[in-house]
Amino acid sequence: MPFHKDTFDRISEDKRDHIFTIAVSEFAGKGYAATSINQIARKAGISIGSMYSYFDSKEDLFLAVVDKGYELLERVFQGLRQEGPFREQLLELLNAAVWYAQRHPDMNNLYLSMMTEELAPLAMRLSTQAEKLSVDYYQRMLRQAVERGELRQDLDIPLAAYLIDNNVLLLQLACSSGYHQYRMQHFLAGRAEDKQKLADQLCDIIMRSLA
Amino acid sequence: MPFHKDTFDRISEDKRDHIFTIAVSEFAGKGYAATSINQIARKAGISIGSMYSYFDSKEDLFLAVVDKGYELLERVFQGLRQEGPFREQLLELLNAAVWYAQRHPDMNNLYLSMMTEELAPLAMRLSTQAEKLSVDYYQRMLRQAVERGELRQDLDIPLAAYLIDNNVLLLQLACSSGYHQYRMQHFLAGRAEDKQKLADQLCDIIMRSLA
Amino acid sequence: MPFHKDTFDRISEDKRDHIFTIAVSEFAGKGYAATSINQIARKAGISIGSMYSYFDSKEDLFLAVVDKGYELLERVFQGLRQEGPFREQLLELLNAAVWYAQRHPDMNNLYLSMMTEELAPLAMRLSTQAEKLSVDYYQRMLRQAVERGELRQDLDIPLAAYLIDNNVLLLQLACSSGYHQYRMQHFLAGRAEDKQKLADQLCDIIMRSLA
Amino acid sequence: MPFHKDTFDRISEDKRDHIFTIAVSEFAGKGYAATSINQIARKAGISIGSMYSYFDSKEDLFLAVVDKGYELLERVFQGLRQEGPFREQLLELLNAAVWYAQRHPDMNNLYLSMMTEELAPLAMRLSTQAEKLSVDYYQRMLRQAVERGELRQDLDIPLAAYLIDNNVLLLQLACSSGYHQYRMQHFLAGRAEDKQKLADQLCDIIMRSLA
DNA sequence: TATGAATGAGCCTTCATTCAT
DNA sequence: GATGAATGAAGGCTCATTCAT
Repeated sequence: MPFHKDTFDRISEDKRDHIFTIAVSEFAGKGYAATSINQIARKAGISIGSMYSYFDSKEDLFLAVVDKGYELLERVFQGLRQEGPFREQLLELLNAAVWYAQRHPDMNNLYLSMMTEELAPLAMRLSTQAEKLSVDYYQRMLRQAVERGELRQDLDIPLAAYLIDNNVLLLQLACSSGYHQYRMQHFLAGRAEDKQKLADQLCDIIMRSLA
Repeated sequence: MPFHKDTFDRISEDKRDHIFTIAVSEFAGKGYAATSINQIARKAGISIGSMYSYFDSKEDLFLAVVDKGYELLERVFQGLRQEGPFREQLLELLNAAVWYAQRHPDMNNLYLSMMTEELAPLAMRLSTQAEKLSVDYYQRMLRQAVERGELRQDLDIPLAAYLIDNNVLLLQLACSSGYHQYRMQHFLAGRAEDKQKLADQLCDIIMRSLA
Repeated sequence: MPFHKDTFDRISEDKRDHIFTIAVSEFAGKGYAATSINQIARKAGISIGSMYSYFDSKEDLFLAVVDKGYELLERVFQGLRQEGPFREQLLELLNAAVWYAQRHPDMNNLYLSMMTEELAPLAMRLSTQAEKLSVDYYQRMLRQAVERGELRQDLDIPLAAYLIDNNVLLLQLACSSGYHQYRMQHFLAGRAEDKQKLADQLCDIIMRSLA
Repeated sequence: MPFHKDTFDRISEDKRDHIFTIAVSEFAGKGYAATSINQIARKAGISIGSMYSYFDSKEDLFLAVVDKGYELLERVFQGLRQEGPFREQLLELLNAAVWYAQRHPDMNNLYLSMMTEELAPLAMRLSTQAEKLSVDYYQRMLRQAVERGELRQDLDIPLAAYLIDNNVLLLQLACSSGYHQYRMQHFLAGRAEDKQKLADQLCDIIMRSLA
C-alpha cells in the first residue's frame, strides 16, 4: 500500500523529509520524465543504492512524494471549521488554499503536473484523491447552508460545488505556478498580488451565485 | 518568427498535417520530455533526417505544433458573434470551448501541459498567448452588457472576466484531459456527459453572479 | 588524375576559386573530419547537388583543394632564382616561405593538418609532394655553392638540406598556425613579429653550419 | 584541475592504463573529431556508461590523455643531466627525444595533431605546455656552455635555442609520424633508419652554428 | 546541369536500475 | 544497510551521399 519500502521507515525523519523536499523540488521544476532519480540522490546527499533501498523505482519515489503531499493537504482541509456562516467558511477555505500553496509551492506545482495526460497512468496508482474529499466537504457545507436558509433553496448543489472548486483550484495554482500567476495577472493586474483581499472579493462574487 | 524551417513550407499540406497530428498526439500523451522526436518521425513515416530538415530541434517542433493550435483557437474565438444578449454570448463561448476541445483533444491537452512549470521556459518563447485574446474579449463583452443594462452597474468587470474564464477553462479541459474529466465526474456524476446541457446550466449559475 | 570531375572545369574560374577559398578555410579551421561538405556548399552559395557534380566525394574535394595549393607552392619555388651567392638564395627562400604562408595562411594550415596521421591515407592519394621538389632544389643549390667554394668541401649535403628545410618549414608554419606562432614566441618573444628580420638572422646562424 | 573524474582514480592502474592506451591510439590514428568515444569504450572492453563515469566528455578524455603524455615527457626531460660538455648534453637530448617517440609513438603523434588549428581550442585548456619547459632548459644549457667558453661569446641564445628545438622536434616526429618519417627519408634516404647515428651527425652540424 | 529534399548510420551523452563490496 | 561502479538502451542531432525534378 505505501509507495516506499520498509527501509525508508527506519531512517530518521529528518532524512526522510530532506529526501522528500529535494524530490518535490526536482519533480515540480522539471517534470517527472526530465527528473533524474540519480540527481535527486546526489542532491539529497545519499547514494543511489540507498535510494533504491527506500523505493523500488523512480515511479514509486514520485508517488510516495505526491502521496505525502496529499496527506498534508487533507490535514489542512480537515482543520477547517465546519460551522458558522457560509461566507466565512468559504473564505476560510480560499485562504487555506492560498496558505497551502504559498507554504508548499513545489508540492502544489506537482499537483498541477499530475493533471497532465503524461502522468495519468501514475495518478491511477494513487488511492487518495483530493477530489473525493473536497466533493464531500463542499456538498455538506452547501447543504447545511441551504438548510440554514443562508443559500437559496433551489441551489444546484453539485454544480455549485464544482463552481466553487474551480475557483479555489485556480486561485491556489496562481500561488505557485508561473503560468497561472501570469494568467491571473492578465485578468487582474496588480490585484493579483494581495491574495487575501482577492479571496475576499471572490467570495463576494461567488456568493451572489449561490444566495 | 515561425518555428519551422522553410523546407517545411514546401512539402504538401497533407504531409504537414500528418506530421503535426502525430506530433501533437505524442507530445500530448507523453509530455514534452518523454516524447522522442525519432519516434514521431518513425510514426509519421519520415526519416529523422527529414524531421530535422523541417525543424531545427525538438523544441522548435513542439513550439510549431503549439503555435498552430493557438492559431486554430484564435480563429474559433474570432468566429464568435460579438452582439446579442449576454447570456447567449456566454453560452456560445462555452459551447465553442467544448467544441474545440472535443474536436482537438490532443491539442487541448497540450495546452494543459504548457501550464506546467516544466514547460514555462518553452512557453516564454511563444508570442501568441491565448490569455491576451480572451481578457480583451471578455472585458468588452461584459462592459457592453453593463452598458446595455443587462448586468448590474457595479460589476467588478476584471474579476468577473476571471471568474468566467476559470469556468470556461476547466470545462474545456474536462473535454479532453483524463484528470479533468474524472474531476468533473466526481462533482457532477452522470451530468458530466452532456457538455451542452452542462454549459447551459453553468451559464445560469454564472449569470447570477453578474446580473 | 585530377580530383575534380569534368563539370568543375566548365564553371567560371571565379566560382571555382570561390568554392576553393571557402573549402580551404573550413578544412583548415576545423580539420577534415569536423568539416561538413554541406556547409561548404551552403557557405559557397551552391547546392550540395552541384558540389557532388563537381567532386565525387568529400575526400576528393579535400584533395582537389590541397592539390591546388601545392601547385601554388610549386610556382613560388620555381620563381626563385637559382644563382647568385648562396646566402642570398637562402634568404630569398626563407622570405618566399614567409610570403606564401602570410598570403595563404589557411592553405598553409592545411599542409600542417596533412602531416597528421589522421590524413596519412589521404596524403597517399596525392601525387605531388612538396618534399620531392624541395629536396632536389636544396641539394642542387648546396652542391653548386660547394662547387663555387662558398660552402665547405666536406659538407654533408643531404643533412644540410634537411636542416635547412626543418627551419624553413617551422618558420613558414609560424606564419599561419596558432600553435607554431605561439611556440616561436616562447623562444623569441617580440622578435617573432618581424619575420623578415628573423629570416635574416636565421640565415646567419644556418650559414655557420654550412660554411 | 584534472581532466578525469574521481571515479577514474579509484579503478585499477591496469585498467586506467588500458583505457589510456586505447584512447591514445584511437585519437592519434584518426584525429580528435573522427574518433568515437563509444568505440574507445568498446575496444577497451568497458561500457560507455563507465567511460562517462570516468570522464565528463569526449573532450575531457582527450585532454586527460594528452596531459598524461605531457607528464611523461616532462619526466624524460627532467631526467637529463644538466652538466658536462655541451655536445654531450645535446646528444643526450636528441636521443631522449628519439627514445620517447619510439617508446610512445601514438602519444607523439597526438602532439602532432595538437599543433593543428582544429585543436587549438582544446590546447588552450591545457595548463602544461612542453614549450615552457624546453625554452628554459635550452637557454640555461646554452648560457652555461657560453660561460664555460664552449660556445662562442656572441651567440644569439634565444635563436640558438629555437634552432635546436626545431631540429629536435622534427627528429622526434620522424620517429612516429608517417609523414615526417617519409619526409626525412626523402632527404636522407637510408640514413633515416639509424636514428642514433643521425642524432650524432645532427649534433655535429648544429654544433658548428654555435661554436 | 542544377537543385535540395530525403535518408539513416552513427555520434555524444543521459539515466534507471543492478549488484558486488 | 549503505555504497557507488557498471551497464546499455535510447535520445537528440549531424552529415555524406543519392536521386527525382
